[in-house]
Amino acid sequence: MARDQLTRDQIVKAAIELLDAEGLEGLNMRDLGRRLRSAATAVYWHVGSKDALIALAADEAWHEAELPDPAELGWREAAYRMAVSLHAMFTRHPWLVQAFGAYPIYGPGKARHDDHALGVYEAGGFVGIEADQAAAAVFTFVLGNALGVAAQQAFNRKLARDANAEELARAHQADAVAVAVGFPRLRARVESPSAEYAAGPEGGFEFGLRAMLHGLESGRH
Amino acid sequence: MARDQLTRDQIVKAAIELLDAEGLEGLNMRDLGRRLRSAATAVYWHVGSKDALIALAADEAWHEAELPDPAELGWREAAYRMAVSLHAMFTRHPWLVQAFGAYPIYGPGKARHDDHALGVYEAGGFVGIEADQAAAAVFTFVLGNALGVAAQQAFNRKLARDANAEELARAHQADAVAVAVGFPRLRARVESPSAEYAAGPEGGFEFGLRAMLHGLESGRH
DNA sequence: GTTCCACTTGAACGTTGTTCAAGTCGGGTC
DNA sequence: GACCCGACTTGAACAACGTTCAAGTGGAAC
Repeated sequence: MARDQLTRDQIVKAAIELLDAEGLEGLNMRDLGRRLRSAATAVYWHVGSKDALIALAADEAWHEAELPDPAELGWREAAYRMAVSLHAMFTRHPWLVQAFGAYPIYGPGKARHDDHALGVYEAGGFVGIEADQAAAAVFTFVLGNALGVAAQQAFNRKLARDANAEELARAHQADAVAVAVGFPRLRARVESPSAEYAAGPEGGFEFGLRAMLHGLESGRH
Repeated sequence: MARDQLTRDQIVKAAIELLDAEGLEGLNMRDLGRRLRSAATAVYWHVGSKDALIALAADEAWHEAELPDPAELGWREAAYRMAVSLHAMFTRHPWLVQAFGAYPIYGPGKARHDDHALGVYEAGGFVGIEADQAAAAVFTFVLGNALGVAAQQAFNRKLARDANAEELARAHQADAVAVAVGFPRLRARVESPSAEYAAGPEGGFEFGLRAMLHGLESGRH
């Protein structure tokens, strides 16, 4: 064994750190090699391709999601906490959501999560495919919300990288307002932004999640 | 005016056709130029950058979404049809969903849609920020579902491009089963796939959408 | 007919993912 | 201890990509 040996786990860990810091399009094999103190091409002996590496990193991140016990908390509280925990994980790793739309990501990490989710909804009285659909509905909502978060973070990074960031941001903001003015309801919100909007889009996640869980509960057979 | 003149609209239209056919990562400026019967670099006089072009194409696509009238149909049916129409649009243009996670996409097309959505939910009795949150919740669910569709289509395209596609697909399938076997509930579904699962993930969209709308209706103040 | 400028072109640059022949080096065998 | 094999690394190189730029081209205005 040579002194400076690479491991697949080391590579995946370094990739996750780089992805968190630089975003999905910020990851490249040369920087990854630099961080690992080896040639960029050495990675290819262990991993196959960049896409495969991203799939590995994504599935690894899935293990961060918590799996609350429905027997202890009740199915609805367990489902709620699962969704919140998943949402937090996506927010920590926004590249994962973007990758989700480009590569099929399915491995032990996601399987572990899916299996537990099915257990939660079956504990809630959802039978057969209804458990699948209920779990998928909540997961889908969390994913959609996370995609919005990812977009925002990607935009912020793009601004940070650019030199004259502030000017760009201001121009973009001005554009948004100019567009909104053409539509009555959007204009009302732009012109007199009441205090209740200050919470930002964060509040919308709780709202939608509770509505979804409530709708599932009363639609159950 | 020279005979072979480019227009921004022509460029955007050609870009959408290419994106629909080849996917987000299948679009490149040289192919776009070829389709427009001009040099690839001619596009840059009209558009600025590839990212800006994608943003233009995305906003253009938004106009395909239908805006049903809540006064005529009732708010809930209008909301339902809006969501279904939006979902169909995302399915026709899966690249849009992927782009949504990478660039901030906001223009007249999306503004028109958002404004109408607010109108629908206000007609349903949602006041102030609740209308925003209700609209955002349904939109988020549709977006998340569309992301799954986009992933599937991207994967299919990747398989189609590769030479030994069938073998790859089979290997991937085998991997998925091998992973699932390690988890009790997933294993049950893999081992005895009852007929009710045949509908595929399509059925899940209706199910989740109805649950969300129901939950919103009963949570309204 | 001359000038002008909106628009196009082809060559070129830097960055990216990936391949490949050539190397290095530790551990097992005689 | 000499040898060698195979796991692992390296640097050079390739093709494809987005983008820039100096050099054009050709219709419209005077």
